Amino acid sequence: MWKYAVMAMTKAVSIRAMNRERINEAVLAAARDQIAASGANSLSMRAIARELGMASSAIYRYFESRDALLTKLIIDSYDSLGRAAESAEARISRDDPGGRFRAICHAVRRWALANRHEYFLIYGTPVPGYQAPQDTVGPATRVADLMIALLVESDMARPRLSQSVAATPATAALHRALAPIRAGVSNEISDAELASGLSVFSALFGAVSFELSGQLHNVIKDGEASRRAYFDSQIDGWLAVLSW
Amino acid sequence: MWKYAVMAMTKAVSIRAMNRERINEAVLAAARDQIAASGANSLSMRAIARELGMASSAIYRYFESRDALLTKLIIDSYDSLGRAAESAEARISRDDPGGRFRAICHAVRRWALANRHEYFLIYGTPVPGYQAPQDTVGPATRVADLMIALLVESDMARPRLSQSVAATPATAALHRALAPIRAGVSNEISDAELASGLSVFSALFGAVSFELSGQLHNVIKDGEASRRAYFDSQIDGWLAVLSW
DNA sequence: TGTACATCAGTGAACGCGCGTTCACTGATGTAC
DNA sequence: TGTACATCAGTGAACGCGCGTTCACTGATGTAC
Repeated sequence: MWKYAVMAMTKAVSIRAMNRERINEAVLAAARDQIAASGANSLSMRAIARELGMASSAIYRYFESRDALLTKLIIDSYDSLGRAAESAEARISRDDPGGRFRAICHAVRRWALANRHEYFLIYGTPVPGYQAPQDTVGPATRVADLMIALLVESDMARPRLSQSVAATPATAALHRALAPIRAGVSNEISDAELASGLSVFSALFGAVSFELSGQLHNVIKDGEASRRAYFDSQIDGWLAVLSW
Repeated sequence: MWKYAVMAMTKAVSIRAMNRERINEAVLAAARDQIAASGANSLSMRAIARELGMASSAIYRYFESRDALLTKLIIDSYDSLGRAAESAEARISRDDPGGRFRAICHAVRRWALANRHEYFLIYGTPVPGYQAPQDTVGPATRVADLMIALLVESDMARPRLSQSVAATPATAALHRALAPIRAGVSNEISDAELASGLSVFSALFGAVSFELSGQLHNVIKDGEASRRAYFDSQIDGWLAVLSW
């Protein structure tokens, strides 16, 4: 009985499996193209099928429904952003937390500029009626996890600065509010530090969203040079808040 | 010839004009209800007509197109948010800039929570293909104008703090980047102050967007008490950046 | 004040379009023995 | 190795829906004289 070995071999080369894989990718690629061209809410199963030259019903062999496809795309976008941030951060010397933070910020911005619609897919207006399933939470927190690791690590490496925001005593209400995230974060980090870390995190996405949605029009000069200079000055501010 | 007087009088009571006004309001109200229920991109002319018991074509006597209606709704939303912020700010003693800033922040958050979908209409994912016309820029800057006024006013009232972010010298690139907004802001405000004011401004909207789009799930405890405590701690951070 | 005409709000049918999803089906690939 | 059966990818027609916008029209309101 070399049953298992044969099964495994067969599967590994199976024409069906290979085609399936290839076409699955093609569906996703077409979907991403569509999102890049006109945003997530005009994503259409029929348009994807048209693009691939298939019957519109064929897509349903690959994704159970439009929502299932959307979920996969959301997960992929979070992963793509997470990967970009991680690899940018990894390139910086471990003992330069400020530099690592900068790298993350720039990676997020760069990725967002290069993938506007994917960015809005994950950080834009929630799609009404769409409830993100559990599978999205892991990929969704990759950037946050990076930041938290950085916060913890650099906190342990340096003496507490007494005049920094981090040392401000937190209210009991804030302490309670932080309970959920606290579950995954070392107690070395004070409530105030954790809260301001989070706040900086949301400020980063606020800044990127502002730029991408045109709120800087007539405010900051158009063009990458100016936009980047302003973004850099924002990073300086965040670094100061974190007292790195 | 009392022609003009008569025309004016007639117009003032004109049944047609009154009806027109009433129905115009009804169309807008129905549109806002629809947005509140399911967001801006499912706003439909036909659904509004249905709601009002009119023929679907009748709406076109009031708004030239869906885009025109959307524009009006966007303007109204900006105005509604602006009014909320202004009146909250006006209630605080003039010589308490920190309090005035707090009031603005809370007003923005309160308005956004009470009008989620309207908030996303103006600060959410840009509608692809929709180009905001010139009429939206005035209302769009009401909150920003308040903040800038506050920045200018409180800057003039106090000595420059040397160790604050505000005193960090700005790069030439940042100076150039700020040119557009500079046109409307006193030179008393340094580049660094202006940039960090702006940054705080976008952080405010980042924080509100994060809360509204559920990014705080499993991070900050659900419920107004906790959410508000966290928001308050964020305001503290922003105030520190502005050194108020 | 009364009459003739102009303006305007609202109707209902139609155009032309796109969508998600289901279903019975064919023909190719894979599996068991 | 060859045969019988099971699985699966893809088809094309159909269901039932909703949308924005146009158009010729009717009847009410407003205006000029």
